[in-house]
Amino acid sequence: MTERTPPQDDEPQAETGFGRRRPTINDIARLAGVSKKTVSRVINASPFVQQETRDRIQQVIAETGYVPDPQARGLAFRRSFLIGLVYDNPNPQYVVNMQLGLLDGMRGSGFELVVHPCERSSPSFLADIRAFVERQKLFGVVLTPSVSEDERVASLLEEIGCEYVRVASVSLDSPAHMIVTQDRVGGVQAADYLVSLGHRRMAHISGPATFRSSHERRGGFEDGLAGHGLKLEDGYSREGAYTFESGIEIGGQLLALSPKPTAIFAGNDEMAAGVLHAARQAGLRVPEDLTVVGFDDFQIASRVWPALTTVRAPTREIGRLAGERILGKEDAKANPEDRAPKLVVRDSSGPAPQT
Amino acid sequence: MTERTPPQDDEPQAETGFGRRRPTINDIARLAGVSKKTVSRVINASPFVQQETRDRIQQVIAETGYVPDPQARGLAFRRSFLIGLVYDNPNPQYVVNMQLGLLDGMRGSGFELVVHPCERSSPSFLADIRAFVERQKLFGVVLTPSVSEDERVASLLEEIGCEYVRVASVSLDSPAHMIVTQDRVGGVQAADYLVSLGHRRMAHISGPATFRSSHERRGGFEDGLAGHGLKLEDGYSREGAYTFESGIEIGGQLLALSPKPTAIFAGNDEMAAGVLHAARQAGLRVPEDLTVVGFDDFQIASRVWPALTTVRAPTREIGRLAGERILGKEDAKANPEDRAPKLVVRDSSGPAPQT
DNA sequence: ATCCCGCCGGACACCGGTGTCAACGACCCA
DNA sequence: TGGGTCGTTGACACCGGTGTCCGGCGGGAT
Repeated sequence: MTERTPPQDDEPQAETGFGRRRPTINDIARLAGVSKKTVSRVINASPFVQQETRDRIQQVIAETGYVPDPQARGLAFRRSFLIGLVYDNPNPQYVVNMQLGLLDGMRGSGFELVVHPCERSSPSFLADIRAFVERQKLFGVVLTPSVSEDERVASLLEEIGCEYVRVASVSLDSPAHMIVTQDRVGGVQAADYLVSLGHRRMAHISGPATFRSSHERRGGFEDGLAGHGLKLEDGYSREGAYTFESGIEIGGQLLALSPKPTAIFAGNDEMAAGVLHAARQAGLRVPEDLTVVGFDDFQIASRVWPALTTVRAPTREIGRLAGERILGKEDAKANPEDRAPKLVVRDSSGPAPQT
Repeated sequence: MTERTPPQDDEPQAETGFGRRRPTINDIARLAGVSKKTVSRVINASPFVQQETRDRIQQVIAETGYVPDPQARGLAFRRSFLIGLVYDNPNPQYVVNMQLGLLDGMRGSGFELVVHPCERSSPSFLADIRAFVERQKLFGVVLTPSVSEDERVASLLEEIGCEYVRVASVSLDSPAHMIVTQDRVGGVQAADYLVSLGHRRMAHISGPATFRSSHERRGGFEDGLAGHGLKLEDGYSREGAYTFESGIEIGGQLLALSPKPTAIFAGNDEMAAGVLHAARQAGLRVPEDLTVVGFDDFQIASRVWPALTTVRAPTREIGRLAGERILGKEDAKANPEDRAPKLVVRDSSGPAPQT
């Protein structure tokens, strides 16, 4: 047991009659010489308060450092000041970036973030979410893939009457409920880039069909290729699971094809890292013999060797937008460019080998 | 806008007079023919209720699916049913594993987890934490490194009267407040293993001095070496920053030494991954020319090539313990073995090269 | 039979806010 | 001058629980 610095009153409060207790709305009312209801009006920015009264109350609030109790307020409002993050994406980097983004968007609002990972395949999946939302009387919920793509969850929240925002790669709902990521654009960028390097025989490993982003990323890639008169040949586009292991496996399959692809675009960095392993097992050099491109630009992309060329998905930005949206303080001057994926060229990509 | 399945009442409630509204304690009292206070006694397991009365109330509760409102309960208790996770560790994998562990430990308790990343160097660091804890009237707080090692935070929570648990690699507080990770043991394991492979000239990259775990992991490694009559020569032990980049940099420095170490033990996987890059830049093969061992066994360890031999830190287990501890439901039969680090041998380690 | 005590249950205030509605003064119009 | 409207404020009930305290009841001691 270590010595502790003694507790110091860093804010020696004026003697206001409530001692060290946190001030309540009653204290403020008494000190300002008004009823608690009027204080409540000031807190809630009701227009029906005289400027003079308002100023007096606000000064007392500032002097005492009063902050209304979210629990009591929530009880009266029949709604808490908590935002739920409901997710089932197993990628830690995604989860953390999303959380950080949400907190960015919620900063200074007085709301707090409650995390709620879930299992979409669980029999109690919907009941769990319902219990979570109803019990906590959540102010709002942010859904990320793949739960965000489940219509049952949206209906449930609609029914309960809980605000919600769905982060997904396509619009599935009224625009007010959607934050749409531009995965398709990222796919196009990958295609354009690979073609510009001279690649013609390319392959793709998509994420699982249960994620919309899998289709969007692949679709964008195909669109991009089509723009150059190219396409993915039969057998050169396969479904993975967004996991490292599936990247190894499917990567190995693709590299066993004849003729081999000169470039593989993976639906995320995890699978791209798997492809690097598969290439090594197949005795291929990256990028001399094989170009590998990932998607997301999570930390792993720069940790593997060679460092991955990848499409950066602005997850944290998206999270910030979701946070602002759910609190209704979305910045009108927000630049949609910020939400666009961006190609990051590193060392796993190079000119198509001469054959 | 997509079609939605219509809302279905999956739990057609008996006509109890409160309609679709969630039942409150008053409904239960009325239905059971008792006062709300008696219902409250049952909820809180007060002994002063006759078995017969208790049974009747519990049956009504079960029939109606009543769950007390945490906000109202919290208001009366002057304490919420929220657990805060306060952290400043930037490693996403650590954060997510810790969260999952905490949720494991909290499952079924009715408590929720509120995440609160923070910046220890911020001037408002302590004020932020105070505001967070006091405003939300948190039931408890879990602190993880390096905030957990800050005595000021512990004092603050003590002063506020908020339950807290500190996760750290050494005991810094009364045992009730500590979950001690066994980082030192892991360091010893690394040393024993490397010595068993025949390594004699080894180097270490520690984490930053601001993390206790840095000292523990290095200390354990030195202890282990000492057990075999070995030690880290001057200049063969250097301080990194627990980051990939610092691993590259310090790894490069160590590999420029003469004579070169035959094995490098890094304080975490991130830095070990950096060492792999440095080795490649120096034209060294791993593990033939150089053995690299990491610590943590996060995902990156198996993604890099060659896959890292590392010491697995049971972060999720630790989180579960912290969750149980703070709710006072710690499992007495918990096996302390579960908390021990464990060496995971992969491909980045091999016999010391013959020189 | 009376008193006392322990067990059990209820009435009431309270936690810290908000909703409803009525009162009040100033002002305007007739 | 009387009556209506508007802007401003407060009294009071209420949100859904818990703490305090007190009363009724049955049983054993006196």
